[in-house]
Amino acid sequence: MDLRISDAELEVMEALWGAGHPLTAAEAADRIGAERGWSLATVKTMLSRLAAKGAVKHREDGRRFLYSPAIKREAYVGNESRRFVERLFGGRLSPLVARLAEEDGLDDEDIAAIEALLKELKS
Amino acid sequence: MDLRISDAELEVMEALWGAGHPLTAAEAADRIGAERGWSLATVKTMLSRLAAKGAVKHREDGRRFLYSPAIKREAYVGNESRRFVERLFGGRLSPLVARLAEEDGLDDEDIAAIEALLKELKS
DNA sequence: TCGAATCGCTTACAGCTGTAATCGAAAGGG
DNA sequence: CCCTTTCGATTACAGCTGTAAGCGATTCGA
Repeated sequence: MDLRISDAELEVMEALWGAGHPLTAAEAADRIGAERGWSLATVKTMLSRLAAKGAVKHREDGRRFLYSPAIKREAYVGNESRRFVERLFGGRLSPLVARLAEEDGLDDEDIAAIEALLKELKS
Repeated sequence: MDLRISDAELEVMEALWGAGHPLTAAEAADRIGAERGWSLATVKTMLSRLAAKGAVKHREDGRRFLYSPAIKREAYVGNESRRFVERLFGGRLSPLVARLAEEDGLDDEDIAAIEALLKELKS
């Protein structure tokens, strides 16, 4: 369950996660094309690669495929987060918070949300 | 100032940051070799690539080079952190905290450290 | 002085990434 | 029935990554 997904592939995963229902390649491309300006061919390549590595699955619908995520966004994101914090901060989150705070990467709303989370955790 | 450094290259950067003084290729390899089991040749390749992309600089010392970081760890780490939070959490840190909390990625000590940081921030 | 060790540089090579074009098969429109 | 569109699959190709080996030059030890 330790899938590596590249930046471009992630874009496609986000489209699938965001749709909430299976998509054809063309539909996925529509959802992405605007932002990224990719050709349909590129989206198809991404879908093939994602299918090959088990990140999406597809069901046949006549001659085409309906693609849906094979992994949950939370699972993927949790994995990547742990990996990231491990790689740069020795597995501790606090130095990451410190670094972002020091560079003004946090606004008041975000800070309040984190405090609320932590308070919740301790109860 | 938007350097991409690969995993293997980062290992070498950590050795240089950790040393606190310039290192020869052989010294860097010594500091890394144990963990990673790389050959000297591999470390040399990493140093060349890092030099080519401006992440390390080198001074000649007779026939060899003394390598030192050309960027500060905090700067690099801050950049990567912002990029990461942007990529997966829309630029907000709180959902990352939530995710890690939900998977037991936080221990009490880490939580306390974060709370202290945030309290500091508001003063 | 002469061979061994060491230096940085160049080359190697497979796998991953970004970004498609092309192809043969099938389906759908007229 | 044929032409165009559309599908997934295959192929392309350069740049990055991980992991070195080899090379010519230099230096160092005997």
